[in-house]
Amino acid sequence: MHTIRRQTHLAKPKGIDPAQTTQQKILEAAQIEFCEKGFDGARMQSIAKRAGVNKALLHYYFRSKEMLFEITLKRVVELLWTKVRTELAAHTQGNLRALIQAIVSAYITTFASNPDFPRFVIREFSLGSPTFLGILKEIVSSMSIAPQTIFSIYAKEMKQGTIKRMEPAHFIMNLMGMCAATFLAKTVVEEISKNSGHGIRYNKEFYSARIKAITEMACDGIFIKSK
Amino acid sequence: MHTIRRQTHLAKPKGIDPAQTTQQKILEAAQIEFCEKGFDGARMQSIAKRAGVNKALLHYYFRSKEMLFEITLKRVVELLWTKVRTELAAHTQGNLRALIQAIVSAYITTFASNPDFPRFVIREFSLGSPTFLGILKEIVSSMSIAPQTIFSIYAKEMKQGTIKRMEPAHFIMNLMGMCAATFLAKTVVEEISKNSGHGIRYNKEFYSARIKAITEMACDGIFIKSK
DNA sequence: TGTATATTTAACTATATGGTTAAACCTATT
DNA sequence: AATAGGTTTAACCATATAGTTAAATATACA
Repeated sequence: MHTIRRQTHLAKPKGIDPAQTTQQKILEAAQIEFCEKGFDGARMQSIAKRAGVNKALLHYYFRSKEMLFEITLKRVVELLWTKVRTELAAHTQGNLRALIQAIVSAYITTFASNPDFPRFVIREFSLGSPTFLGILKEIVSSMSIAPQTIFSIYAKEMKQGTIKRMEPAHFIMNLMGMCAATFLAKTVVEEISKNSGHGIRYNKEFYSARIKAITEMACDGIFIKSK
Repeated sequence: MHTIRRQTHLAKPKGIDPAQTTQQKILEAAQIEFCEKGFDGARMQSIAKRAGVNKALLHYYFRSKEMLFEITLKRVVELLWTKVRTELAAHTQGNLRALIQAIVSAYITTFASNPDFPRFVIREFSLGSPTFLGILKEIVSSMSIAPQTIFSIYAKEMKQGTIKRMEPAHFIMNLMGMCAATFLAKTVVEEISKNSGHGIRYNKEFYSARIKAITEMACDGIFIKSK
């Protein structure tokens, strides 16, 4: 495996910062392209065009399509993870209900503000590509704040008898699934909305409603509790 | 749009059924290839090889890659839909809880017995390709048994005050999401299982547990009800 | 200013891929 | 056996695509 060629004694091509370095331009273009079309559908030429640079530069900086993809994926996942962590950090104390809402809120708002990411990440997640698994492993091991937080609070409450016995794995899967479904369904829902006038719009109100609906279902389900 | 060339006065190439007709062999091969690699990743040559036929035959029978894909997608979705419908048919009466379990069970078992389908369908679902939307529209309009059943029972119970006010759209999204997550996470979960010995295996027991966990969360959430 | 190093470009290569074609091959009917 | 029509094949084509290269250009430093 070769390493990527980088500037050594030159930080920037010009004395003054030209808004963006070539590498950054390429990475941003690659991100858009890969998010939109996936690895197989993405074209190096198209990425170069988006970045406004010569195609050879992609290879100069990132050697191959695979490597460019790997770096892009890493960037996206880490960006997402950082955002989620930040949002979670504010909610590590308090009860399980508050924590669940914090997780859901973090997940939804983060994905909502990066509309290209969900499909990209979910696709890689479902494919389980080695690259993705590697990144995931790093994240899980290095900054395992969120999982630990969740599991410990969850275990505590389960011991106290406040909540039902449910495998944490199922709990996480359910929670993640409900969040992910929001974005997986987006295209279809918007298409249906366009034709039949039932009118779901992916706006702030909808995302709030989504957070509420997910939190409620996770905590209480749909049936009214008989007091 | 051209129509696909078909046998007219010859039903089968040979008098005796040679196990499978060429078209069928191609379709099955295409299904495997498209499920595994998606549209962009799939190769006509590879499909031909899998089917054990000459590449030109794919074009002879299905004209283009796009058309072969369209037909494959249609087949898969319709097969899934038929299965789900069949499983649902047995549970159209009874209360909402039973219905929910039936839906979840149908979804999980159907996907579980066709391990290649979930990723394929979910990918198309999330992409919202015109082909997929077309198929979906057909299904929804022509055989709208399930949605109607769900919505009517749901509305009835909501009116009776048995269940909370929740937009049916959110309810469906949550339910579908929890089911889909099962298969989206598969590769990752199995990979993690391999390394850490926590040991989730995608077998019958797991799927049963999944159905139970999803149904319970949908109906009652995780908190114990105070009677 | 001159030199070394980094950056960028246009032109090129090798290959893979979707698609075509004309001829050969069956199979049923006459 | 001859004919006709669907079926199958090998060889072929045009194009797109990832990747390369050698030359040109900019930049920092001496």
